[in-house]
Amino acid sequence: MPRKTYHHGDLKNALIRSGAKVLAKEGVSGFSLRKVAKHAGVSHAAPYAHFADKQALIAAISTEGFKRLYESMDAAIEPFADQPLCQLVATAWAYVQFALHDMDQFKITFSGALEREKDYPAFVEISQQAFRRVVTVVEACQKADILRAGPSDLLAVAIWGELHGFVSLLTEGQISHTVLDQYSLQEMLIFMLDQFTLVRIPKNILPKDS
Amino acid sequence: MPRKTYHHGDLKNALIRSGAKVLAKEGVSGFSLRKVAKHAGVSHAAPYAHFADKQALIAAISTEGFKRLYESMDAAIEPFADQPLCQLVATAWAYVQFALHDMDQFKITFSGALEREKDYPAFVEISQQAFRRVVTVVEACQKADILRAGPSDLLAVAIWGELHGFVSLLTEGQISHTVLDQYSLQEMLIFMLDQFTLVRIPKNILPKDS
DNA sequence: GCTGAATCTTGACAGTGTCAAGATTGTGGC
DNA sequence: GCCACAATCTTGACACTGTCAAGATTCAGC
Repeated sequence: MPRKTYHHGDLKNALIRSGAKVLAKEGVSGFSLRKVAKHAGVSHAAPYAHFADKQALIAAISTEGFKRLYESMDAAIEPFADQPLCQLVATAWAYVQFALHDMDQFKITFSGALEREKDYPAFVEISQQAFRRVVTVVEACQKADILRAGPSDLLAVAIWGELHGFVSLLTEGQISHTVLDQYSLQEMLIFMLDQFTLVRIPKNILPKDS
Repeated sequence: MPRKTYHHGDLKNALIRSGAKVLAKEGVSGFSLRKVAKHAGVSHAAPYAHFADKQALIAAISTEGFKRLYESMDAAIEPFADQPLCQLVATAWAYVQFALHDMDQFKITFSGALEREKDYPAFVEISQQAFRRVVTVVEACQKADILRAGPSDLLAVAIWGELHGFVSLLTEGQISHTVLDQYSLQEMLIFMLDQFTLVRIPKNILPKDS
């Protein structure tokens, strides 16, 4: 179905959306600008009015994903001022929820599809912002004797990396059935976080359903 | 320089080596079968005698990387029979050393360049073998009350993920100078592992130099 | 309503993955 | 030693890709 107007109107964002779909369906190796352009209903060179090259579009898609992740982490923390442990658990829960519910976007964002990240300031900015958010929570927990003293950035990346490994195992179906039958997602997550905390995390700190 | 013989003799392994070099130099997006073939001194379609397609060559390169990682982890564990804590630290140290010294291969192996991993049994086999090796060490530590009780595969992926995040931070130069000036690599690693262990890890458990 | 800028299309080019056909060489059986 | 067959490698072709240049169309400010 050809467009009515010569100008698209919102092609930039349409390309980001179409690009995310193509990337999710075809994978990084099957991803092409021409497919994205066709999916958005424009000619094959139209994207060059909005993106310098293919990597720039991938950067925009990844940046969008990181922004959504940051916002959901931020929203999860917000209700728990002065409750560092709740903040920690809520942040982790938001991360896991994002990975499981927005799985395509999550995979794209962390797939390594974006190369030379440093060339894309918006991506660097939002990724550092998200990381700093975790560092802040970690430092609050350290002050409250919930996490051990020590370099907060190391501790933050430890927790982040742990969660990332966890959701990778989950989404690839690599967790043994004996574990899956015995524990809920919430219980597994609390087990993961409980490794770090100096106090034991209450089992009912998370809502039963997602 | 053209070869003397029509047959190469060991083209398959030569392509794996050339491929790793091209992948390290050009990145995933700049990686092409034709460049690899040229680098190995053969015609552009010669690789198809040894690999079904581009992904199959990438799979072979990634598999080779995982094999090297597994072997160095295995060699690190070997001297410490019945010393679970030493095994844990040595495994982690081997992982970090591999990431820092064999950086190109490490990046390729974990870059996500290989898609649909499940289609490549050799890769699945060696990656699971490496993971099971960590699980074994974790279970030994649990028996010795060095790590908490609980699902050993979750604990293994927690530690693996933590280490992965750690080396990512290291190789991207994202660790603050205040931390870098204050702690050695060994001390940072022990800090990371110390989060998980029920006993404090002796500072001198690792050799001073790499 | 005129003009320059923004947006989009068309056409072209070198590079790409992949396959088919053919050339060259190794290998097992006699 | 020789023959047939399989393995290996080259050449040539095809559709598809990223990217750029030139032109068409529309928008925005005066």
